[in-house]
Amino acid sequence: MQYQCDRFGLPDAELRCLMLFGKERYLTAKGIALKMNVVKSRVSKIVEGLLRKKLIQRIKDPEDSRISLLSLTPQGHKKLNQINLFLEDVHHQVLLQIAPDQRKAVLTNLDILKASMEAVKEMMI
Amino acid sequence: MQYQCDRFGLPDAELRCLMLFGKERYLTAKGIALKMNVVKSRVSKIVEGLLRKKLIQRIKDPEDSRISLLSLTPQGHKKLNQINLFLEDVHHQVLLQIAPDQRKAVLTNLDILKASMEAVKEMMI
DNA sequence: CTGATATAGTTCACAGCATGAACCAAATAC
DNA sequence: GTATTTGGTTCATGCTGTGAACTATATCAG
Repeated sequence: MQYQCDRFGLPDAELRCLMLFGKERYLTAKGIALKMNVVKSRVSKIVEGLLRKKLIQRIKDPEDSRISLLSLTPQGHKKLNQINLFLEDVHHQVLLQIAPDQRKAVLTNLDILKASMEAVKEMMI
Repeated sequence: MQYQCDRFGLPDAELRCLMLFGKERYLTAKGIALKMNVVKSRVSKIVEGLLRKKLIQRIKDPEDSRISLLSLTPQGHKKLNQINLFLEDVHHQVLLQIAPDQRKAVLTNLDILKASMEAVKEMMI
């Protein structure tokens, strides 16, 4: 994570926020808060940083002027692309470290573990 | 993690630091910094908190008076015990979620993944 | 239509995590 | 017996995160 942040010159939270725009064209502060699992005041800060760096832009929702719609700028798109390429590369390299006949097993077992941990988490709340 | 901290009334870093005393009776600030992978000034802070809460105590090393030896107080022992019991319980519950014949596979595949990730990490530095 | 309530965001104070530089004191080296 | 290394502390700085107070717009009920 530290490595990644240095590499792309972004604080961790801003980087993670930027990645959310891979899935959706427009995001609202509230939506980001939900996806990142943080409170809205935190989102304000993160968005402020991203705006300052001109990686995202904001427009008013024409239907509801309380809402600001956030979207990537061209520079934001470029940066996001670099990040995704890098991540794919790392994942790929990790898979390469695993013996070919084991790869599938590792992945499915990881899913099993994840599901189990999530089940326990639900139980604990 | 958040849950665990609330549960034991300790900040994350202090909790992790406390757990280091499971392995060794005496620790120095430097040793803690190494094990926790943080700089020594950070350790000062963490230790300060733990001392304030009377979970650890400090004595001078009789051989080298630059060094302070940190060790658990009785209360520290108690707290650490509670934490370990809780962790064991969680681990156990996660394993219970996994079909019995899969448990071993999940664990070994997790080790494989870990090793692969560490190999890639080495390569990246 | 109007006042109450809900929703989207911002600002601020606070706390925790982590680093790096400056510093002190004891120990070791030459 | 000064110079350097080593163990620790303190301080300034920056990032992550929360919660409360506040503004402004939207919606609902009478």
